[in-house]
Amino acid sequence: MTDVTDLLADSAPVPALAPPPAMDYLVSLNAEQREAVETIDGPLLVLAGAGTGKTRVLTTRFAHILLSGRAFPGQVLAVTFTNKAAREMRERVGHLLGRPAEGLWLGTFHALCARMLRRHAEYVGLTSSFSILDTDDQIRLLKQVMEARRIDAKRWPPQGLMGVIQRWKDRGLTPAAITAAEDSEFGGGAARGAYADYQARLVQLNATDFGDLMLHMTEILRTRPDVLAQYHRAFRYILVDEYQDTNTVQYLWLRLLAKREGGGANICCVGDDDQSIYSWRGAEVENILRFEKDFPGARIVRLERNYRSTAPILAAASGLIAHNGGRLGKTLRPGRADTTGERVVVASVWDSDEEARMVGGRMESLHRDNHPLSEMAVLVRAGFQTRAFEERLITLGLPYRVIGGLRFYERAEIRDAIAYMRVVSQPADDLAFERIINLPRRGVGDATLQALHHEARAAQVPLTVAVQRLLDSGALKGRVREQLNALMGCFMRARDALGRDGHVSAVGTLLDETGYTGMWQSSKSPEAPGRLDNLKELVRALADFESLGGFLEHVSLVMENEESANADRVNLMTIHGAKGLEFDTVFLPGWEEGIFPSQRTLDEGGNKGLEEERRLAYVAITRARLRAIISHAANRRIYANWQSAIPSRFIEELPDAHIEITGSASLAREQRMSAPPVFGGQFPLTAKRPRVMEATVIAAWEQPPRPKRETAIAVGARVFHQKFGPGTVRATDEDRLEIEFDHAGTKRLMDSYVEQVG
DNA sequence: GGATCGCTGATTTTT
DNA sequence: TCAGCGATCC
Repeated sequence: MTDVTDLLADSAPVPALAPPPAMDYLVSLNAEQREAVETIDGPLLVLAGAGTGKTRVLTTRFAHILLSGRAFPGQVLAVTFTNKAAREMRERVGHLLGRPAEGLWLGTFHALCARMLRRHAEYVGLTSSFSILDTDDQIRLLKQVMEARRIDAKRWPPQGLMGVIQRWKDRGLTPAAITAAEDSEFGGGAARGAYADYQARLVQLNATDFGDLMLHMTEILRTRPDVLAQYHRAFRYILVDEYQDTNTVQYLWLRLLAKREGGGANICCVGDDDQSIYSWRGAEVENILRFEKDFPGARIVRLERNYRSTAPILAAASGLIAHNGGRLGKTLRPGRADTTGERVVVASVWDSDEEARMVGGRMESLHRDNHPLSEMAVLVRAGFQTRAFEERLITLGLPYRVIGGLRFYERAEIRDAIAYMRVVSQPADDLAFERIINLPRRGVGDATLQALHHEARAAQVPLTVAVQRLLDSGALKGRVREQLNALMGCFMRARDALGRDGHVSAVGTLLDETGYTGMWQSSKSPEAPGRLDNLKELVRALADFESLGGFLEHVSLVMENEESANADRVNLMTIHGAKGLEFDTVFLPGWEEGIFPSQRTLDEGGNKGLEEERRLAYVAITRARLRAIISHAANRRIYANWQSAIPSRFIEELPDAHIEITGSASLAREQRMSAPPVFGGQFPLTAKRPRVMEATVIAAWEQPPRPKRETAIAVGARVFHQKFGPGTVRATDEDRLEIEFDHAGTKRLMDSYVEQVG
């Protein structure tokens, strides 16, 4: 069990007593953590502040339940929000057990629901092989529904209606449960009907969307006492991570599973109301605030000792979050030995360019002092803000990665390939079939597609069957006939091959025979080789799964980026994306009114919105172990023109004693008070005591204006760009190049983006 | 089927 | 400003 001790040693206080050997894992916990682990019976809420060892408590509790013989692995239901969290929990529980953790009901809400729903699919009109649609498919399906209902897609964007439907699903509302009063918010009363149609179409397609996984399962548990009893018998203990992020339907699902006749709900929820930042996705902080009422006799354990951050960082974060009302109330206390530390820096800069230079400069200097780049992160409010930093880092030659970009499974070629597989595994999947029916080109135009739809509707059959019927009846002619005939043959052979040769070979052959791989092989696009690599990788990944069905389940539910190794790179991401992560040094740019807090949130969400933004700020600061550098620019370019910006109110809310103000911008009091907000919003700005920022400190990172540099690349030179491929330089302007790309048109780029070739 | 034009809108996105 | 779309034309 030596590796267990290693595993727990990361931030544990030294044990006071020698433990009985079997209970090693308890001794490295502090008193509150231990209480949270050992309070086994009855409902328990663990309020775990940032960096207080939440995951540790959850995994140790899980292991403790098993090791103390209270339950077998299959009798514990453990729920997380992310696949990453689920994986981490599985690994750590395995370590504590000293063997791989198998047969666990451990996973994300959606993965667990999918697993259950495959067993009971018939209760909602599906078969166990139902498809799980991605966002793309959802929108396409909804567009079809709207068209049929003659809802003007221009006036009522499908995305908007999708949002309405999803919020309904988040709240556990089936179409039948939507009242007329509830309906009026979209499309003048058309939403309810569209929702009903959309659900009906999903059943026809033998498909669900993400929301359905929760909604259907909750519906089944609510209406089928026999099914519910089955799970009551199965699960003795329920563990829930990130409880503050649960939405209503997730809450209902949990409550159904946890509450049984004779009481004794062994549910343990871990969360932090101060880190609730997903209300816009349907999360209800009220769930955690209401816990004691929902589960009478519940115990509450607070974890407040923070082992992650220095004292000034904790003080700054605590001071900020104290401005929120209606909290359950926790105070982070430093648990680290090194309780002194650098104060949180608030840097005032002139404009966004200077901000990027400041951040880049500090990164370079830290890097020179042997701080790994991977321990530095820039956390922004919105995705587009990373661009300025990317450009600066490219200029400086510092490697970086943007977390949360396009994911592997979201790439077009991967989705296409998956669509082929879906048709094989589930012939009723019209959306998948429509996606690839003319990819590569098979001469299927609008007219053919219309005819197919017509036939499908008339005969009440899926599109693939409609194709076969039109082939048989001779309604399809010429090239289209030939091509579709061949395509149907490919699908049939693939289904045969599945059992005979295995899914890896079957899919490989399918992609080749249908001409999909060939389409990219003959493509002259500079992106084609990369896409072919991705396809190869996809087929290779198939081998990790026992069946095609298992693989498809994985790609639907585990949409994530396999990050390229652990190279030493600076991290750029949104604050939302940083939740649960930590770094030595954290840069927090753009703390300006209108940007952070976001004007739109204030306009739409009022004080609740503001409080959520403040929680976001709290999450941002508490990501830092050693250093946090907050910055705001006095001038920022919004779309076309420059506008002056005033510092975020969150800066004023940081406790003076723990911050250090620095920067080149002399933000006079007058300017601060009179400057208009960046975005013209209606939410009143706070008229609090402004923090005077007349710091005259010229920091070391302030540089003279960058000398204009002439590019070394001449007009006429051949160059290569990562994304645009080969091209010829047509003109130069200092370090800018105008390049005519062979396949991507003419672009203006900085010379550092391209490589000279030939 | 592909190129071109013009309009629009522009946070966050665990699954 | 600029990307991403839908409509329109060849």
